[in-house]
Amino acid sequence: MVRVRFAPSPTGNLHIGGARTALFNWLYAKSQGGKFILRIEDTDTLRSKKEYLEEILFSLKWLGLDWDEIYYQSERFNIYKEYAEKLLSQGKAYKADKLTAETGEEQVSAPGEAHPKGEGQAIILKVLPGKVQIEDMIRGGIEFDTSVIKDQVLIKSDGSPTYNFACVVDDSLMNLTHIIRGDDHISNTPKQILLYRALGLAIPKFAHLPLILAKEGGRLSKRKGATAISEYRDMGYLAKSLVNFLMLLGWSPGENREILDINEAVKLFDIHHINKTAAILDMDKLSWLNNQYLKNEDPQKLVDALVPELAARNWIAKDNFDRNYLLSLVKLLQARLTVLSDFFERADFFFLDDFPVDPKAVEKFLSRDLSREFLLFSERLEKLEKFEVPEIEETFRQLVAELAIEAKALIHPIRVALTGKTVGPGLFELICCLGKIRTKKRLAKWIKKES
RNA sequence: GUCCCCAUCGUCUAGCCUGGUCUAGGACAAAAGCUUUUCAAGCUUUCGACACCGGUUCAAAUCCGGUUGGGGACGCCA
Repeated sequence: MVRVRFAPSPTGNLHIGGARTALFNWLYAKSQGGKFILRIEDTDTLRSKKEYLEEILFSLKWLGLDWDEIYYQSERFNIYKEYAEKLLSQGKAYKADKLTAETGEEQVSAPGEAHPKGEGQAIILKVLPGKVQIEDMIRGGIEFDTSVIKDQVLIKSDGSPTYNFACVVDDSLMNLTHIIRGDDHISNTPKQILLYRALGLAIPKFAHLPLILAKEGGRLSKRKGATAISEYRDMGYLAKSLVNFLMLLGWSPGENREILDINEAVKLFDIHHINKTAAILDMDKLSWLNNQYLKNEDPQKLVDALVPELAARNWIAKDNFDRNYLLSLVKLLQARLTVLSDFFERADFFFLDDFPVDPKAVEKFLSRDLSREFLLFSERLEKLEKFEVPEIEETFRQLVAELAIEAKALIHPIRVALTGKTVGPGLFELICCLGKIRTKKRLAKWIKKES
């Protein structure tokens, strides 16, 4: 049975690279009918934070990457110690003072000299000369000479295990069959294989994923754009577009497919078809994907997602709002949104009477006096018994025909008067949603009173 | 510096393993057009790549070597 894991360290939020690693592990597990295990690498007690842990778990769930088992390394220190002691007793490892190791000097501490408070001796693996071969599922054979590998610290002087050691002990104890992780771990792999050998443990299969690079080149970092999954969530990207986007980084479902959900991906996923080349994050494509999903998303769900923020802005009352109204707005705008949060600036006039007005738009379309036209249109709208799109449009078309002017000569000014913007949904849909009263009120502002 | 990895349009990629079907396919972006009431969406079209040099072969994007370029790792961090 295939068992894979994602092993984040709670010293930061879940970032793009980690999420993609988790996704590929998850896809591999599901496609093989195996298990996806989560292991929290919280051995660095100083840097590990509970908020990070919570954020990571939340983000994984949000992306739909559920796990079958979860472990915490901080609860397993005694196990690592035990394995290290075993190597010690077999003469494969030795003890050393921190100072000794750092200075590289043989033995300077005088007999009986006390170690720093709370500090014991580290346990270190002897690295013997030789070769290490890796058979990587993605890259093929990789060979290292152990001369480039220093003796490996297993247990630090404070008693905590090092990353590589805890990793090997756990990967083995948790019966992991495949280790799928980022390229940046390639140089850890020979070190870990040495540990498997020393401990006499079975070596799992390895697959090293290509890294995700920043647009400017080099590693993704805070300075080079958003890295945390939470940032994308906050920006209004949907989990499914992020998942879709991430799976396309280094892997292709074939047949020129671009849009597919995680369940389809499970069916098509083949780890051998992951490519070796590092990929650069293309925000434009993410945005395109998000728009694709947004316009096909169930409007009811989008309303649900919008309500908290709308309430926070005081645009609606939290417990008492017109859901159907919101629904009609969502339907009107969803195909025009890159991220869900675009809704707020595009729909502000639907909620506020004192909405922001683009001065350039006014300059361009409302500098001429349109009192007569606005008044006529307003009066005719008033008379409409059925205030629906076809009737509104009919009314409007009739008016411009009578006035012998082009439709757009009036459409644009009216849009600006009603929304404060030059861009937006079709005018008649917009008027319909806005309602008779508000439409008239906003037109009236631009009608000069004859005295 | 040492070691390791990688190399197809600006970007993500298909093809590469199993040479010929590749005058290299798709998507994003860009440009143009259609539609039209602006924007978005949609549809159509255009632009655009096998890093370089050598070798193997009747034949190389595909196999081999080198060069260059990019990336990663060298912690008692993970």
